[in-house]
Amino acid sequence: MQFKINHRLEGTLARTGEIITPHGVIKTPAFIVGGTKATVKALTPEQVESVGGRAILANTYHLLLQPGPEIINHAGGLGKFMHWDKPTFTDSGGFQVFSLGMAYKKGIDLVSHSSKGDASQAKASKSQLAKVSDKGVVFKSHLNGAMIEMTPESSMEIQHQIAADIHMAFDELAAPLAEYDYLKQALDRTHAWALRCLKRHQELNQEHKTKHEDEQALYAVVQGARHQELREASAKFLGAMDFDGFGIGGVFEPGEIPSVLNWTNSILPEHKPRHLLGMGSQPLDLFLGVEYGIDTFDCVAPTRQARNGSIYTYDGRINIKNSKYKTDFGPIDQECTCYTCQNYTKAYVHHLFKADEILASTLSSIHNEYFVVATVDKIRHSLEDGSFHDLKQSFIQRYYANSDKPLKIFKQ
RNA sequence: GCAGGGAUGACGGAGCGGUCAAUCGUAUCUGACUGUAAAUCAGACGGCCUUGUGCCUACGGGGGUUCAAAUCCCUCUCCCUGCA
Repeated sequence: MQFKINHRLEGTLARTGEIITPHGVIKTPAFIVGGTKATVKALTPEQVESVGGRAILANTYHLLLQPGPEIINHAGGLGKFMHWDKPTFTDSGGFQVFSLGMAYKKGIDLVSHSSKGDASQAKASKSQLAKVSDKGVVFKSHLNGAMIEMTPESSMEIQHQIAADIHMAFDELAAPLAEYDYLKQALDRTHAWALRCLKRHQELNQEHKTKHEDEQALYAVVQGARHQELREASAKFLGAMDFDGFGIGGVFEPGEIPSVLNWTNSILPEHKPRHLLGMGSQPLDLFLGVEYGIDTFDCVAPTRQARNGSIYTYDGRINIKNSKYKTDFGPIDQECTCYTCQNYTKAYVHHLFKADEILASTLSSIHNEYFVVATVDKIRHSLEDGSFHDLKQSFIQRYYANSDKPLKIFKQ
């Protein structure tokens, strides 16, 4: 994998560039499409492509449980297996340390809104499905309850079997509101794991070389929650090592983006790509991410929300299931050029949802994924022609005009 | 005609003297969703308001027993099942 930078935007950390992988080039900034279980839910690869998707990100934990990495390897790797010949990423399973561990059955409440720093909340819940130690993580499979151990080494081995172009180091994502001491401990562990990942990764790449197979790339994952000193230490530590790029994890809200990315991306080596893990459910995430130096995003929200009837428009998000759309025979968005908006009405998509038809998921996923991918593409073009700030201003203002959710971050 | 069984909120269907404006499911309405345990989850769902251990109207119609009835009795209407 190679990365080259083409343009920079003066006064910001933003840049355009190209990630060159054995399966093609990703022009950055770019939105990477979520394909957790070797499928972008409700979409065929052709549809993903038609929506502008240039790369997908699958998940090591999920593919380990089902169908198992040996099957994917046997198929010729992730891309072959799922009929996707473009670039691929795998996440390491690090997020599941959090979502099946601390956050299990607690969700986002654990990480964002209780400003009191409720440390007791961040303590392990009894029923959680993941337990962390220095060695690695023991997961209780959500499919059949089997105990599964994942270590930095095994995550690498599994990822090499899955054989995506770009891998993530196995990290521990701790709850942002956990006590400082715990966050420090988790960060040290993440760093130690990163070293182990890198070592095992290099060994495995050596084996590929002797078999004349493609080399695979590895990103480290920067953590440190909302603490400047931890973020900076993480960027410094990981930035000094021989990774191909960096994931930035543990960011949960757009409000955190400017500070966290500023701390992190000012330190990370400039010539390596940066991926903001899991952020991108709203335009603000994307604009801020790029402004503060992000090259690629991934986020499951566009497709998940699509399946649940929550759909993007340039004037904000709507719930297509609302009864007011029953007889609305216009497209979801007048200006959108996606397949869904070109050919279907709100009333029809509304009906598909009410009737519980699977096409509802497909049409709305096409639209939502197109929306975010196209938004990042527009941002990229705006960096090239210098119109970034104007685009950000007009896009954000319009999108949130009717929202009761304040844009504190943007207006600050 | 005789003998049984039944009629409950938009629908299905619990409840069978007080804790019942009535379990539950569906439908309906609304909200949430950010490295996917998610085609999931949550709330509302008789009316009114001064939102309260508040007031009305309600479990086919009418009448009764009781301090108290969706729940017991009588009667009417309609439905189902046997036997003539």
